[in-house]
Amino acid sequence: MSVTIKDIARLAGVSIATVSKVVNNKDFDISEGTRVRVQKIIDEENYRPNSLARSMITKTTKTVGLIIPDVRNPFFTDLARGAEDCAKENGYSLLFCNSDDVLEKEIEYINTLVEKQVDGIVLAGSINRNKALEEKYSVTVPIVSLDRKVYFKGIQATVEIDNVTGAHDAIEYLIQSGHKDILFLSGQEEVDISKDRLIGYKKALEENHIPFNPKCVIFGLYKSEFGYQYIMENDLPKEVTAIFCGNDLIALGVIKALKSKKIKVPKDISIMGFDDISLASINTPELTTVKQPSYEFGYIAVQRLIDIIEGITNRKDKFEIKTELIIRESTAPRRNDTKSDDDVAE
Amino acid sequence: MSVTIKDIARLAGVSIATVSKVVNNKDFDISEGTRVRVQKIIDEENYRPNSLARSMITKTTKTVGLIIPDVRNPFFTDLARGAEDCAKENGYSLLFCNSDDVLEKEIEYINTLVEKQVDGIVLAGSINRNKALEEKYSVTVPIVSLDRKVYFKGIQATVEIDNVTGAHDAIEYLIQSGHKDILFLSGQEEVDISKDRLIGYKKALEENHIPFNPKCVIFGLYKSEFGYQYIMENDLPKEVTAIFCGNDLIALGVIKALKSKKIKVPKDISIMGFDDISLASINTPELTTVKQPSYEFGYIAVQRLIDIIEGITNRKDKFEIKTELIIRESTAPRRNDTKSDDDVAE
DNA sequence: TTGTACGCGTTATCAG
DNA sequence: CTGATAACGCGTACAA
Repeated sequence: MSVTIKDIARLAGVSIATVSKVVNNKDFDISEGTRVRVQKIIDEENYRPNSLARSMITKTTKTVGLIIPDVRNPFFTDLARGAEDCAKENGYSLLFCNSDDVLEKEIEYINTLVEKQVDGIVLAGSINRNKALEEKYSVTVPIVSLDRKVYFKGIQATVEIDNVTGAHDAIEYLIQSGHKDILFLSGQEEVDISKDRLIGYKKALEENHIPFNPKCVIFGLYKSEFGYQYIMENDLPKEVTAIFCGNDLIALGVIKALKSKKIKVPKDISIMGFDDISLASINTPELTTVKQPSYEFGYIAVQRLIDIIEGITNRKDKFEIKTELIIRESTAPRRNDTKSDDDVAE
Repeated sequence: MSVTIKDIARLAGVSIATVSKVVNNKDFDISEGTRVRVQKIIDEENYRPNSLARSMITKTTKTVGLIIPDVRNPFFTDLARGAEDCAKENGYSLLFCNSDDVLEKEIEYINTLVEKQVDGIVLAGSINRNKALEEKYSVTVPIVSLDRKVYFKGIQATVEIDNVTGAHDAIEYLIQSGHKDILFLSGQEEVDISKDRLIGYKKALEENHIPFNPKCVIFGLYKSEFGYQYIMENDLPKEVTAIFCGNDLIALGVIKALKSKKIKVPKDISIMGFDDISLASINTPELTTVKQPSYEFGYIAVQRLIDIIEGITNRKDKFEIKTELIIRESTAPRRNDTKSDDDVAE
């Protein structure tokens, strides 16, 4: 239906080769006169080259795939935006996929993306991996994986956030504020980020000669409901004066529950999050947290991918992004006395 | 590089036509024996058809474009997820574009999408339209526009949220709760949704014989910063007992500012939002709001688009989605006395 | 400076 | 039941 290069050639009275050249700015070959004439017809006819046909020749689609568990997770929404921005700036388009953290969906998407001839894939892998299964898939396009190891065969690179240091810095800060008994309300135990953050947690304790108490680590889900329910259903040990939450959503749930239990934040207990989602600063009290530069994360991942696609390989294979401690209102120095009831005013 | 239909044909000792048939399940033509043999080779070689080549023939890419202002706006993140889910369920892929509410970017994206031969586009148009400019573009693929009129030439349909009724219901509820002086903190005046919500606001007032006071309508931005700053920088008229906010983000900002001014919500003043973003229920107090089914919005828009693409046109051209009043904690009946200071306990 | 002709990987038609 | 072959729209050596 739509107008093709052939139509333009006919209308301009030239060959398709000539049209092709002016379309692609290979017009060092073409006389000014015909160039202008052809261009005019192109504009008049509102001609747009069919990129499918072009891709068949050039073997590149200028399209990359993005697979994430769920955009609705605030961490991934920023990441997705960063990824899209970088893609656009480099002239690429982004195919958008949500895996819901299930490996089968992820593989399904990878297949589709490969069939659609994407030039590469940015993959925030789903939680449960299956090494044996994955290794059977040799993906023919470059993959940049985020935060999680994946086992597909093929060219790969990884971009990671330094969760160990992030958690370490958070705990170190709490310790410096006088806290010793710090509850760690984590997400799923199996996830790499949970493991790394636990390592950072232990490390900071150890450096400060505070014994590690396994009972102070609780695994749950990276959702506000988990934080809320845990607090509602459990009595906190007397000695706990701070809670380090696996992410901001958990922290927000915790704060909500504490409010309903009339426990003051940060007066009675300090709360830290992880992520720095946009609501961390809207909440009352504003959340002290470890900022993950999720926008940059997505941006850099796509940049790495495009570098690989375009053959710029002079970068290391593993790229690490630093977190940043954001101190706001939900944390405070530990009070010298034990929690008391003598001070209920706001 | 990768294995093609030709390779499979050679390996299986059949023609490419035969391979094509078993790939596409047109195998009513093929003997069971060869079908199995060919399938075996396909599996062994991990063959994936090149969908570019296929699309050139079939004139369909099974890909649609989604253009939204910004995924980071919670309303659009849910919408995007709904869109993707519907696309996937129908065997389509989604090309993901953020226009930042600027028309030029939007047009750029449309051009790219058309070049990539998408089968259709779901477009949440940017704020400032330019009828003359748009009408010069005849988009050759179907467009389903969301919430906002667009003027591109071509096959079109619209999916809208009934903002008039949504706002009306909200104000009606406040009035029934005894409020009469209701401040409306809206977003940008030029936007269709702002206009529609204002209509609903006026309508509810009128129905209840409450005179409309133009000073009670303030236009700003659909961001929490607007709500926060407005409250911080302005003294509310004594008589105002409720604020209807243009969206939840504004409402969250308002509540934050009120807290810092020691004004209690909902005791001293009732606050309503619009959208029902996930944080509305995490916030303290939980936000009373008008739920926009944004996930469904995206889902239905893509469904409509695919219906058009696949020639199922037996649906009306304009599709309207209803909102839902969600009553939580940030609103309360108006107290009979004027605001007093005799009651500062929690 | 411009045009011819081939090929990219597939589907669809039609002959065998 | 199976296989040649044209066609899809374009880019590019190579010929003119």
